[in-house]
Amino acid sequence: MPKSRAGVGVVPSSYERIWAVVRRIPAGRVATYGQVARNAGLGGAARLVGYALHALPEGDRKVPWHRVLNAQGKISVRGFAGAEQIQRRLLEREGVRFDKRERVDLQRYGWKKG
DNA sequence: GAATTGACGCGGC
DNA sequence: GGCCGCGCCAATT
Repeated sequence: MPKSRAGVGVVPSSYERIWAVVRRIPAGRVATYGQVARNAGLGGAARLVGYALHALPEGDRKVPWHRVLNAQGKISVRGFAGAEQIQRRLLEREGVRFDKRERVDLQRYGWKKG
């Protein structure tokens, strides 16, 4: 099947691929944009991940976007500051702890294949 | 079709 | 440890 992407109605975009990776993130764990980008096969296109997540539908309950942080283990989210609070709360609810600087220990909560 | 932007990452200072 | 510049791919204007 060469370029026969006509299978399912196409591939709307690489977004779904990114979302698929984010969906694989287990609860209580967080992944960085770069990691998601790599797992999605986008290489170092970390920006795409953020762009794709921002394009998520409002009823995205299948995509734990709140488990995606930047390489600094911090919440980025632009546009809606309230999202930071929501994201942090969701993560804390899963057992992820934040330090005073609102940062997560990626070495401990970082998403690992195993 | 070109230029700009966008929830970033990494190396260097 | 923080700030600066360059690079990445895709979507939008």
